[in-house]
Amino acid sequence: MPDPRPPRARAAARPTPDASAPPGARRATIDDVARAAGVSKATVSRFLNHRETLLTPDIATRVETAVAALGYSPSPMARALKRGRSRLIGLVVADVTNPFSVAVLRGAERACQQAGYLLMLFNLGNDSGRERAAIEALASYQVEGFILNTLGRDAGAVVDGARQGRPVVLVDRRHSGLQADFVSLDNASAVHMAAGHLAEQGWRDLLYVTEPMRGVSSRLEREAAFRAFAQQADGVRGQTFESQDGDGATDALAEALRAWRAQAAPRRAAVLSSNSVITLRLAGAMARLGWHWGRELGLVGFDDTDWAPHVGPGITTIAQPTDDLGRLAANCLIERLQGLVLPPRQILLPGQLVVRGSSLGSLAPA
Amino acid sequence: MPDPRPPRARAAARPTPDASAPPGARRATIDDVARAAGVSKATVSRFLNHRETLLTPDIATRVETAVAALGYSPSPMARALKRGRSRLIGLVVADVTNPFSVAVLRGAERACQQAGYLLMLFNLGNDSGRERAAIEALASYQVEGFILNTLGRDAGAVVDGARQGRPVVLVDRRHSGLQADFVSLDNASAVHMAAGHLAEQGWRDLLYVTEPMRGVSSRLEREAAFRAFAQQADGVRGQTFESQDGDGATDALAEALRAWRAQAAPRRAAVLSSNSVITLRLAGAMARLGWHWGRELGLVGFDDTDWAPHVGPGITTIAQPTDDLGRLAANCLIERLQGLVLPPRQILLPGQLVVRGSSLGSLAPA
DNA sequence: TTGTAGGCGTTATCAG
DNA sequence: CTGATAACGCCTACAA
Repeated sequence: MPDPRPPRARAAARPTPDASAPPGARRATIDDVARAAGVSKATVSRFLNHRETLLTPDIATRVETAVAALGYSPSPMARALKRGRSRLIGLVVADVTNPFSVAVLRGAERACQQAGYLLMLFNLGNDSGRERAAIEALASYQVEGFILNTLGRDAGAVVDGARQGRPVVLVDRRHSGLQADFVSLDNASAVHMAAGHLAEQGWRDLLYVTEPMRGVSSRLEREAAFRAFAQQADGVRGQTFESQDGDGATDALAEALRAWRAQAAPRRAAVLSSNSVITLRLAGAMARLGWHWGRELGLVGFDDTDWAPHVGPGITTIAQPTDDLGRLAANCLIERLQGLVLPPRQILLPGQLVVRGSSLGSLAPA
Repeated sequence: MPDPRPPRARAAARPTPDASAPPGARRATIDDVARAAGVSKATVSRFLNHRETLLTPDIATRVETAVAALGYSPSPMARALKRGRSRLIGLVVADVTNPFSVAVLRGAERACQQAGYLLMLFNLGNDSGRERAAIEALASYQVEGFILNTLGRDAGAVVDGARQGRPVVLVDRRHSGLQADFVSLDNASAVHMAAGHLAEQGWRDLLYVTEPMRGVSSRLEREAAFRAFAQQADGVRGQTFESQDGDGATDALAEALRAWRAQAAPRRAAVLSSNSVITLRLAGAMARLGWHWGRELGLVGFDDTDWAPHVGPGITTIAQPTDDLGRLAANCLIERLQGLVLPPRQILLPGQLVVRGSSLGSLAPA
């Protein structure tokens, strides 16, 4: 059978759907394609979705041509409506302002894009009251799953109820009552690493400074690990300070530091900061006191921000593998979406100690 | 600014849809509500959308009850399919890693949420080749409009073609050939303010350090304003250095600084940094040279990041009203969506000079 | 004031 | 292998 080349102009020739179309130009629909190809909608649909179904070569080419000529691409909305799946993933973030969240977001976003998913973003702005609203809003858009970096105290019920059978993966903050994959830094090891480093460098009195715990799992875990370390370590004393948010925060913190160092003297005192927000606050307090990192006080801080090398003598940090966290979270979710059924996984990634001046004992003449 | 809030669809009665529903539980549809209330779908729809239409009190209550009882809320997907509008706004960002982008994102996100819109995020990761893909992906989800912080050189065609009649607002980066609202810092004034401040403080030789321009409007504008300033100012010399991205970036920059200062001597030399990314790179270069801000070199940098106070003697910055930029961009867009028809607006917001140690002449013993 | 019916763009089922 | 046809959940003429 000779190939009856259709008399139509070559299709693939025109990659640009229509850059000069009048603004109102309607997107091509499957109907248009069907008409153009002289076949039925069903055929076009099959051509698009079930490539394995063998179509008559002739028909296949005709459809292909028409699709190309019209610059057709199927409407995800209509698809979602029909299939109940949307190629959308909902990402709820506690606070886009937090560099950690952003870094995770970045990793997740890339992984999603690669897998053909788009991200719908909902930022809580640290107002955990909006958590339920966020999930519902996202759910109503038929997101296929959630990546959550936002669990407050009793958010489990919220999630459990609202997710309506959609897979969830938790990042950084877990919830014991919730069946879900969980991706996070290995907080216990990280704290041990950080505190161990401080002790090794000769700092004897350690203060762990954290944001108010408020039942946030990562905060609790880090703090607990810190206490555990202090108890087990020889000749090291440890204590925790919760730095309340708000206006007087820096002053209160400065006062706490002064007191802590006074009671420690003549032993050398250092601080372990729970995240970059606190590290910044600590920097403010130090300035107020006229103290210098590595001299009057040692410091290791969670989160290896890009400015860490440039503050004081350089801040020693625990770098979180943020990109991987985001990527793994997204991939976990996508696997579930593809039907993987397994008991909830826990993925704990190691942190990395980046040593800089702020924790170096040699600099410190008590 | 008029309150763009849409009429609420949800009846407030029952905040908890059903936290204990079996995971597979189907979302209630308008049909379920109609059945439960013993009315037709049309009536329910009217109750939801056209509150002004008078319904018989009896019927209204029945519908309301049913809605509440079932925890019903309409499916935005179905709505979008029917109405062609989706309550979605597409946000394309050049680089989520850039704090400026994030800050804008934050402002925009809040404004959108308040107006009942959700944000679909697409991050280019500085790969401007994906711009077209981004816009098309977003468009296929029927986003009602775009907020773009990403225009490369000839992106105008892309946008113009792909947006298909959907309103666009540009943030920070404009494109002359494109009819669209534009929200940005007033770059010219900001540069004048910054450079003026340096001159005033006795710095005589000014180096403007910028990322490669690559046709990005904001970069071009700032650089042009800087040159204009240098020409017009008495006894001030100015020059521009484009810092290429990549591995050797910091070294190359350090070398440039050294050369610049050498040719300037004994006049006092200062640097104007085009954004926080460059400022960080400058900090790296300074460290390599063993120089100190405010002593060997003066500095004013664009973007008032939260770490600026803590680097060296504190970095003098031009603070951009990022939150407002994001908010205004979103509101601009939303106004258009509500039918406002006007020629493209330009909203230029003033920056604010935040003086810290890095630019203070008094510290500098040449 | 309310109900009926048709369609938005797809996919899936069932005949042919 | 292909083509009608019926949903998916919602909105809106039009009719009652």
